[in-house]
Amino acid sequence: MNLYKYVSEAINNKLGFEAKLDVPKNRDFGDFSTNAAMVGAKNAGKNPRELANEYLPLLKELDFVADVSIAGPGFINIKIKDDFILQNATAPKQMVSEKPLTIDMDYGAYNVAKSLHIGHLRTSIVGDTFNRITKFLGHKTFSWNHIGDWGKPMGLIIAWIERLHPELPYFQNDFDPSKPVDYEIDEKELNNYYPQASALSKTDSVFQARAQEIKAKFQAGHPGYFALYEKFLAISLRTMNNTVKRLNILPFDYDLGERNAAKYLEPVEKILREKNMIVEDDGAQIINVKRDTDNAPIPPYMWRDSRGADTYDSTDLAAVYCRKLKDNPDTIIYFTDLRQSLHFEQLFRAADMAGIYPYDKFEHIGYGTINGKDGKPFKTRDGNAAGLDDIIDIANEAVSARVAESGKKLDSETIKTIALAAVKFNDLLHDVKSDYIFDPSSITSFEGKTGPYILYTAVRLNSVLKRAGAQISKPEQFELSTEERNLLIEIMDFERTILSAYENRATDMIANYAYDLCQLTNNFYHNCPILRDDIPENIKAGRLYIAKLAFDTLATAIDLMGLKIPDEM
RNA sequence: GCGCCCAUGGCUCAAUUGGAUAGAGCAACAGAUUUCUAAUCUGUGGGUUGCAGGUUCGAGUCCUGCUGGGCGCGCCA
Repeated sequence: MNLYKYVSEAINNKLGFEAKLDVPKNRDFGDFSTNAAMVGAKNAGKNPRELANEYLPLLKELDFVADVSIAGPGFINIKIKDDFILQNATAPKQMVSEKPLTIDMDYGAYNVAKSLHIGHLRTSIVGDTFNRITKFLGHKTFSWNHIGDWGKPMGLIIAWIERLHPELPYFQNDFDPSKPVDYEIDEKELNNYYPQASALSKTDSVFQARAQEIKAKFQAGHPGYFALYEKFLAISLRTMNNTVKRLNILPFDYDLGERNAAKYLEPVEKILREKNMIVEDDGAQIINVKRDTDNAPIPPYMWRDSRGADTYDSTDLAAVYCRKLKDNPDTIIYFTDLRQSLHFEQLFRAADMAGIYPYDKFEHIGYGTINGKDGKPFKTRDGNAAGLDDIIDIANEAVSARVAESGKKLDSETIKTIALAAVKFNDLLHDVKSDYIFDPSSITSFEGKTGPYILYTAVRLNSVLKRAGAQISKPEQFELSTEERNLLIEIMDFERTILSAYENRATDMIANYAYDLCQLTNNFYHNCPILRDDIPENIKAGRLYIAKLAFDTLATAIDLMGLKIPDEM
C-alpha cells in the first residue's frame, strides 16, 4: 500500500478540500503533518491554530488515526495506528498506469570503434534506471542506443586502415563486394585506430583531407569503404553488447544510430525545403533557430557543412523523424552530457519549426562530469582519460583486496557483482545534474552509504529468511517496536518515492530511498532477533513477515537500480 | 563579452521543491558480538547554509546585487 496516498485521499475527503500532506523531517512530530490550517487561515480570517482546532475532530474520526495534535504555528500532526500499518503494508508490485505513456529514451550513445569512456557511465546507468522505473510504473518505453557510426571518425578509421594496408581490395577500383576478403581486424587494435588517426589528422593536413574525402565517399555509398565499415561495425556491436552485459543494463530496444538516421535525411530535407527553413550561409546550409525573445545569441543549426556532408545536427533531426514514425512517442528524453544543452535546444526548436515533433514534448537530461579528487575530469593513474573498463577494473581490484583482507572467500562472479554495485550505486546516488567526485579509495572502504552496504543488507535478510524456511504469512496483531514500525512505514513509502523519482527525473531518489530502507532494516535486524529460542512464536511470525516485506521491497529497489543480490558476501 | 549551472560541518553529499530543532556517510573519539552474516549497530564532538539586501506567518530553497568556481557560445560529436 502507498500509505501517503491513502492517508492523503482520506484526509482530503474528510476535510472537503486539498490539504497538502507532508512527512515531517522529524519523525517525533508524527507520521504525517499538514499545513492546511496555516494556508487557509488568511482566507478564513482566523488564526492558524484556531482553524486547526476546527479540523481536529474531523480527523479523529478517521479509523486509521491513532492521534492528532496541533503544534508550532499551526501544524497538524497525525499518527497512524500500529495495527493499520501492520495489516496494510505490502511489498511493491509492478504497477499499472492510469495514463500509460509511450516514451522514447536516448541514452548510451556508444561509438563505433572507440572504446567507451567514463562519460558513457552515467548515460548508461542513469538512463537504464530511469527506463526501469518508467516501465515499473506501467509506461511503455523504447530505449535507443544512438550509435556514433556515421560521422568523421568513420572517415578517420578507414583512412587509417588504408594507410596501414593500402593493398587491401577495399581500396582498389575493381573491388567486388561479393568476393570474401582475407582480412581480420583485432578488437584491441581497432580501439587504437581512432585515437591514432585522430592525433595524426591534427598534425598532418594531407591525411586529414584524405579522411574527409573518404568520409564523403563513404556516406555516398562507396562499396569498398562500406564493406570495410561493415567489418569493423560488427566487431564494435559485439563490444557494445559485452558492455551492456558487463554493466547489467537492459538490452536496448534499438541499436540504431546516425547511419540509420541518415536514411531519413531525404524526407526531412523535403520538409525543410517546403518550409524554406534551409538557408545558404558561408558555404554551409543552416537553419535559423533564434527567437526574438532570446536573451543570448543562439547559433544556427547546421544542416550540411560547407563540404556538403551530413552533420551531427542533421542526423539528430532525422533520428527524431524516424522515432516519430516508428514509436510515435508522447515524449522523447535524451540522457547526455550537460554540455550538449545548447545542441538540444537547437534540435528541439528545429524539429518544432519543421512540424516534425513539438518543442515541449522533448526533454534533455544533462548530467554532470565525473571528476577526480582534484575536481577535474577523472583520470587513471597513468594520467589518461579513464575508460569505462578502467573504472570497473579499479572497483574489482578494490573489492578483491577488501575480501582478501576480511578472510572471506568469495568467487569472482560475486566480487564482480559487488564491484559493479559500488560503481553504479555511487553514480545513482548523486543528483544527475551536478558533477561528482569519483574517489577509488572511498570505493575501497565500502563502509556506510555504498552499494556493498545495500547488497549486504539484502544478503543478511535473505540469510534469515532461508534459515527460517517456514511459510510466511500475515501475523495476528502484536505490539510493534519502534524499529518494526519505522521499517514498515518506510516500506509503505516505496511507491511515493518511485513516483517522485519518475516525476522529477531524479534517479538519486531511489538510491537514497534504498539507503534509508537499509538503515532501518539493519536497525530492525540488530534490535529485533527473530530465530532465537526465547522469542515467542507470535513475535517470531510477525518479525519474519516484516523481514520478508523488507527483503521484497529492497530487492525491487535493487533491481530498479540494475544491481544484483549475491548469495553471500 | 553574452548565456546556463553551482556554492550547505575538515572531506563527499542530502534536505519531501516555501515548513517545525538543516540531515546522512567518510574521517576523529568512545562503546556493543555466549544471539539469525561486525561489509553491522549505538553514542560524542563538529554549521551565521559564500557575502549583502529584499519578499512573508516562515527562506538552504524564491527575487536583486556582489564574490568565487564549472560549462557553453557555426561547420567535433
